[in-house]
Amino acid sequence: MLSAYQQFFTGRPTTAIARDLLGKLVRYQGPDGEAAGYIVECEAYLGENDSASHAYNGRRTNYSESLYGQPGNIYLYQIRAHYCFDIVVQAVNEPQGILLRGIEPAIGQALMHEHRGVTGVSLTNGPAKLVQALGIHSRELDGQPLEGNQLTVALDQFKIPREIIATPRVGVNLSGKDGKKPWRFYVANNPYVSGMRKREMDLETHGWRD
DNA sequence: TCGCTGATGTACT
DNA sequence: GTACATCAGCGAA
Repeated sequence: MLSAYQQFFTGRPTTAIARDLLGKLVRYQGPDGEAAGYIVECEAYLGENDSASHAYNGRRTNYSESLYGQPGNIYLYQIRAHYCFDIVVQAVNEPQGILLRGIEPAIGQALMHEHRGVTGVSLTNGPAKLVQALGIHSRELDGQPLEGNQLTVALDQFKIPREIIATPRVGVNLSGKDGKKPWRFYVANNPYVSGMRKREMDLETHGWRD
């Protein structure tokens, strides 16, 4: 039986869940304090039929095993020298996920600064950057549920995006079958979206509805 | 076992 | 624009 929390992450298309996640608060209670930020950018990965997914064609290894778990679980994986953070969606054995690519710092900015050693938007405007900013340095939380965890998404703490933009995903092979599918979603004009141009940033509202 | 490849980020030119 | 840090998985051998 799924909890109400888990039901948020299943029962509708992954792209719809991804859009709905924009504006939600991600929180991490680390050993040296709490860091949190609002989701401003994410990408949907649609499982076995998605040529950019880690589970394409039913590929299933120890490495990507968490993707096959319960909706609302954490999928934390390593790519080159960095870690990325996915949220597992859809039913068990339905390996779909949503990659968090950008958050807007809300709590513990000083701590994030400490973790990253930089200031400004590059604190959290990329998938590996936000993981590092939160203070996560291992796959320890991989496969665990978000609900009640030290790393969680607070569905009841959120901002509302004024406008949501859909584009092709970043860093995936464009010539692949699904390389050009518009499955990346972000909050229009938010400075913490990766690759956001300076002139398009709205420094007053950050793209949130008031 | 070897060599290649990334859902990346930084530091350069 | 280009180089590179650095590591699990995978296919070839």
